[in-house]
Amino acid sequence: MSSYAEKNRKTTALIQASFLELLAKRPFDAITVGEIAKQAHINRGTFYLHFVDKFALLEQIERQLFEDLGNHIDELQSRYTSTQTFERGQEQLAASLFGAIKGHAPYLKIFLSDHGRAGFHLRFRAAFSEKVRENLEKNDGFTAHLQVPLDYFLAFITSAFLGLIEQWVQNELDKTPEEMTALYIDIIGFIQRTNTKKL
Amino acid sequence: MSSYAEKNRKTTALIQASFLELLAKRPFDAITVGEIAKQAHINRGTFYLHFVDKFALLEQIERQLFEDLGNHIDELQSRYTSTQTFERGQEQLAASLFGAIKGHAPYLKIFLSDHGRAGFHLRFRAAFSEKVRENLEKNDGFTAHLQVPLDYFLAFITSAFLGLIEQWVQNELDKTPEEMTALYIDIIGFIQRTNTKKL
DNA sequence: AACAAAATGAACAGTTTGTTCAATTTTGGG
DNA sequence: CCCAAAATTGAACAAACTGTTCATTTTGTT
Repeated sequence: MSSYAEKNRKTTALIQASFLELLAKRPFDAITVGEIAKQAHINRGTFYLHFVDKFALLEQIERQLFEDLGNHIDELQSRYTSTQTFERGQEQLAASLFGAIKGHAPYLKIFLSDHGRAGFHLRFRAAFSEKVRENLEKNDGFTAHLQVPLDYFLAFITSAFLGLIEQWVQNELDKTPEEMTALYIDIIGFIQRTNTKKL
Repeated sequence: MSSYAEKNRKTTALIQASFLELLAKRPFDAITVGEIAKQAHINRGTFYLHFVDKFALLEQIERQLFEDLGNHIDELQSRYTSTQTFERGQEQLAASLFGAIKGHAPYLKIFLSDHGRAGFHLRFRAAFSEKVRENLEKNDGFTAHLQVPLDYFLAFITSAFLGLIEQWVQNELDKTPEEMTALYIDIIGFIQRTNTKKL
């Protein structure tokens, strides 16, 4: 049964792992196919049997990451009833996301840093925006009450969220996902509580 | 007077401009020194008389951008009295920043895209965070009232801001700086107004 | 004219790239 | 065990890009 396909999967996984080891130490631009092959103890030609490029390699890892995170979030989201307030939805999404992030932190730490590929944070944010948009649309009245263009609102909120994730990952996951969720809620609360009479 | 130095400045500027023209069309990784030289109608060797690398070239442009933006913001900020509410300070900073951004939009559009260099948005955010931190510290009581770690709060607010800028630039500056400031205020207001009873 | 700085053109060795191909090893089926 | 298919190896290849060097030419200054 598990045969040639198995071997292929293993080699592909080995290449990915070796690549990530290098990526932790040096920027993507500076890594050569030869180095990856050396790190994986395989022939350079073998690399090309599995990937077109080092770019294709990175893209595949990125795709897997987004898929995993998306599935994780979808699964957790589906556990809750669909009609909720904006905040409750945000809180659930936050908890789901911080939990999912934790498992993929090593990858994210690299991809969000200057060792990754340009524009990663845009692609990440685009994928994330979709999740938030779906979440917001569960609450019918929400978009109606919103007097701001949705694209700008999504850019604002997803970027803010991503900013927290970036800081968290940079801080070596110094907090639990629950603490991060609480922190997120606290910041929202702080902004809400802030004195607005001079505005 | 203006002599050899003048010529040097001109060639350097020519290289920068040619580089940016290319950068608008193709990603940084894919651009070669030879192409830059061709675009600038200079000898490839001449490039190396002005820059060590294509990386050094990009870094110099980045530095100039941060410097320009920083100066612009500082200047505008200094026009206002220093003791203000958080929101008023934020609004002023917003207005200053959106105005400054507008002038540098072509560069930002490239650098924030996947044609730029990995990690640009982190470097941009770090520079921006400094400005926001300075601004916040004008308001003594602010950090005292903040029950959230400052690094996380800054990550949140500067990322959110940068998200708006990204969207704005991607939307080809479809709004005036004043409209963007209003939009920013609106989003903050919307979050403040949002129903919190379920939280 | 004489001098200095800047730019040129050409050549250079060194890397990396992506491809090809014959030889070898691994794996599964009969 | 033996054969065939698939995966891997090693080596070679041309092509492109890099960064440097150097003699020559152009440009600007005095």
